[in-house]
Amino acid sequence: MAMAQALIASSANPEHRSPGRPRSEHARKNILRSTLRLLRKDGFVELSIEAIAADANVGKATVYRWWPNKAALVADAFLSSAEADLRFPNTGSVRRDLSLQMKQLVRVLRGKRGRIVSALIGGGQSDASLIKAFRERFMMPRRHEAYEILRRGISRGELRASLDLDLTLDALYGPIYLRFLIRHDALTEQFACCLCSTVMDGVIVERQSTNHKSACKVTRTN
Amino acid sequence: MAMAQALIASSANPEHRSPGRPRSEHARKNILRSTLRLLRKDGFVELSIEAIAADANVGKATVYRWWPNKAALVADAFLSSAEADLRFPNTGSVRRDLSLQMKQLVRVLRGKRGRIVSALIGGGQSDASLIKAFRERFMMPRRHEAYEILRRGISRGELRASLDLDLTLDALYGPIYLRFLIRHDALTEQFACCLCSTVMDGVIVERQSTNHKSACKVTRTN
DNA sequence: CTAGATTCGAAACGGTTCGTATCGGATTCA
DNA sequence: TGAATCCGATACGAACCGTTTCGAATCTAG
Repeated sequence: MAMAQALIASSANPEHRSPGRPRSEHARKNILRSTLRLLRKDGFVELSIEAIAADANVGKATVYRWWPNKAALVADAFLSSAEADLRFPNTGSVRRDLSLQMKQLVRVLRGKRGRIVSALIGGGQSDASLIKAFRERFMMPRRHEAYEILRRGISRGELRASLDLDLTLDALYGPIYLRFLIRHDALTEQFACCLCSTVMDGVIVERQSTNHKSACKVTRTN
Repeated sequence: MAMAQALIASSANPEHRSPGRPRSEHARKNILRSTLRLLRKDGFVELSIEAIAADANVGKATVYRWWPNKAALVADAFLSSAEADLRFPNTGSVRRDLSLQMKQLVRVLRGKRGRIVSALIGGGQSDASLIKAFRERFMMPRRHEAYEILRRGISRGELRASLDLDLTLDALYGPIYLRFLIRHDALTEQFACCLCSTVMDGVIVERQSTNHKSACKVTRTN
């Protein structure tokens, strides 16, 4: 990546031009777009440079001029892709703020973007650069918003000051990703809502909750 | 899979022999073993039938006689693989029972078996038969043990009777799998322990816990 | 024992894809 | 104008896929 960026800097930056024909930004954008399209359609395993080059109407050598291999191209395509705005309103209730964000995550994962995320995490088990791209571009932006929500909750006295924020976020978001990747059970906004409540309130009986009557009463036997 | 099993039945079952040379159980076992070995070493993406056949000292045609493609072979190898005994002692405390099981899951995922699980889930984003094998062979056996723990907790009055058991298990185990697959943070037994406590006790302030002083006081700012 | 059926591993086959090289044309700059 | 670099198209050798062929091996039935 660092090398690809250095190459971009040396050829696309007007102040540091190499002495020949400049690289085509048009070709680059086509390649990135085709990569995401085919990644979504075929997944990482079946994705091929040949197909990307054909879809983007470029030569294979052009692809290899910019990126050393498939994983690097996919990671760059993902890092370059647009991400919807992640800001959420401050409703004044951490419970409601988190619930909103978690529900939005479910919606995203269930859509087109979700198929790319799945391919990225799947391929990321073989190539760490893909997982890194996922963290940087998808996970951490969401997580930073959620940190703000948690901190507001702590300063408003809603949440315990001693909370491990990372662990708390894992507890809130981990199950959503689990259902998304493993598909052992339905991934719905209702699930996100109930999950939020359950993690907020805990599961043990000494809990004396008076104003958060859980709507999650369904007990299923597998 | 059903086809492969039908083939096995017709050639290895002494009562229903096809009229010629029997298939070699020795070759089959070698193939399954090589598959797991190479899957652990190279991951699903890089795994090749050529390499498996060479490692197992069999012909490629032998591999294709038993299994239609790579994914089917990997799924079968995983389903056929030994799994350590999953029984846990009933300590009388659901908190301790769950904590023990969660810590054991962390240990397994951090070991050799974990690398296979990672490859399986990764490949499973492309081919659903791998995810299915993972659920059947790894996830559900653990989950069924955990259901027992939860039910004991409910009948002992430790846990709320209205709990959604599936959601609760997702909350307990989802974060472990998340850290395992995404690697955004450390996956330790201490994490499993604190996670268990946090999910048990909840995160909101009205929690009046007297005898479960959380050992999870570390608040990290990212 | 022989004949027929099935499986074995080795080898070969045509096709696809990888990563690289070559080429003529295109695009820059000095 | 010449040099340098990039473009897409094409070709190349290697690796692998999934399939086929072959002689040998292993079974059963007559």
